[in-house]
Amino acid sequence: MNIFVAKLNFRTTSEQLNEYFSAYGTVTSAKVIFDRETQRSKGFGFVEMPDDEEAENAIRELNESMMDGRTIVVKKARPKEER
DNA sequence: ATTGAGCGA
Repeated sequence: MNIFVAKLNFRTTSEQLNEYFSAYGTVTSAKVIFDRETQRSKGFGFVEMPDDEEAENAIRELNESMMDGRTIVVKKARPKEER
């Protein structure tokens, strides 16, 4: 399951996202999106979890939770079926 | 040097 994570602290990195979500299940991929030009964080990222129940549990537990001093937003990534 | 809704190299 792909997970969308937003409102991250600009200093938060992909590895921080990985360990943060790993506490609630297996994380196969985690990355913060950085700007192509400035190499600065865009403040959001994506996490991939193979186990759906762990993923949904992580979303509910980590959504609007405090990470690195900021309240983050965690939700399912955009379904390729929609949009 | 900066910002803060939104979906990615």
